[in-house]
Amino acid sequence: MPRPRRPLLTRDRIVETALALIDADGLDALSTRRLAAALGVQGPSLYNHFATKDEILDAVADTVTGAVDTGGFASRDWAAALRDWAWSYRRALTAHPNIVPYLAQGPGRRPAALAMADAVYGGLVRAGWPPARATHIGAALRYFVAGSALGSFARGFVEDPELYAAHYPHLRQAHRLAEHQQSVDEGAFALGLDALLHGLAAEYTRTVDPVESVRPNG
Amino acid sequence: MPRPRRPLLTRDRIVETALALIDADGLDALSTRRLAAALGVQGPSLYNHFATKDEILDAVADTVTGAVDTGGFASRDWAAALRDWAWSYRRALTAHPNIVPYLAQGPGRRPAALAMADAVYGGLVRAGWPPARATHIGAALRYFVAGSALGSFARGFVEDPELYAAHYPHLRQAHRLAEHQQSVDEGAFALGLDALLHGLAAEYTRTVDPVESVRPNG
DNA sequence: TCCATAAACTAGCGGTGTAAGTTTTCATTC
DNA sequence: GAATGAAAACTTACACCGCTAGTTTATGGA
Repeated sequence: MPRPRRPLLTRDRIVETALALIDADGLDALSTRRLAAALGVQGPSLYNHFATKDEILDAVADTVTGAVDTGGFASRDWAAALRDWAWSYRRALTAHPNIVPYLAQGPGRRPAALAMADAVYGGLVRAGWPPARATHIGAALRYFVAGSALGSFARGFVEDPELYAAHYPHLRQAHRLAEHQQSVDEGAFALGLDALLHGLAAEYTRTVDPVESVRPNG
Repeated sequence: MPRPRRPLLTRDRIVETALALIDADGLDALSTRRLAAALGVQGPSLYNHFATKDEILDAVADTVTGAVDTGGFASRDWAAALRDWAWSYRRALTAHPNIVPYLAQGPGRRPAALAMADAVYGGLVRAGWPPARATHIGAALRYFVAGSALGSFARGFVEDPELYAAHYPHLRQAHRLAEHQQSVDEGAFALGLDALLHGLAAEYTRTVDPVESVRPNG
């Protein structure tokens, strides 16, 4: 097949299909040939639109990051904004857990990831946090969210009662964790996030603004 | 070469060499042929000692997890034990960051990982936390530690001032983060862990033991 | 109208995990 | 002590991988 009258591929279509394949079969199962086949095309044709496979993954990762809402930092106090952001971030990642290990390497040069970092850091500094502290807080929350989306805690335990019974006395019920995967993972996230924010609020009153416990935006 | 008089390979030697290669060149760079070459052997010989490559990675991952100290749960109050464990866990993972994405999938059937989960969960329940809460706390801390070790926050930002100057006003200094990688990442971890523990301690007094703020072990 | 570019193709390189079958040595059992 | 089966190396081979190079043809702009 020579050059077609209307292009078969666009960057958007490639990214969209790649994300669908990653969601369905995992990051390792995405090969350029499989992706191309899903697009009705031969493998190397992708290289007319992206220089490397990593560039495709970057675009996929940034699409996922683009769904994160940082609007709270413009309208709410820093603690509420952090909470909204963390939940939105978590929702965006858990919607596509298989791409998380790639995405968690850092923002790199991806626009949506950089815009997110910019909004979070800017919001915290504007609220009065010292720059170094703002960096730490953004990092700590990214650690927590990325870790929570990286892999289900609950599904990390095998559904095999005998495995636990013999040698791990406290884990006798662990084989049942998978049944309640969502509530375990979300409950752990909710608990951890609340604890984190509670601790940060205490730090804020101690070091930033001893008078108001939470300062309105700005 | 037929069967040698003394075996060239042992499981331990394979795991040790695999970990060294992963540390040096990354998880993706570990192939069975490269690993075998480093051991002075042909690729398929590894399959006399491990059924699959994943089995090798499991063994490597469990070696890393084995370095985590959960001794605090036997001797200290739950909050101090959690803190010790989290730092030890982080040290173990950051010593071999390239294996973290694999390891963070969950304990699976790996003995050291299961023993760790058992110790943490058991310690929390013994301290009075309701079982569901103990699960959440263990998960939340694993999220945080794994996220922090998954990839350096600081090194996630490219060292290219021009990238930030144009579009990300608050990230003007981000290109300098890599210089201070360790202090940024450790500072973020310390801040986040303290905040988490602070929040958990508040929850403990509120729901578990309104009298003593921290109960001695048992 | 001409022509550089774009977008598909085919062929192929060196690498991957691992299955299959071979050879020789070791350890055990009669 | 001989026989035997398992163990541990090997070679060969398969299907797949990311990607490069070169080819073909349609498109869009000068």
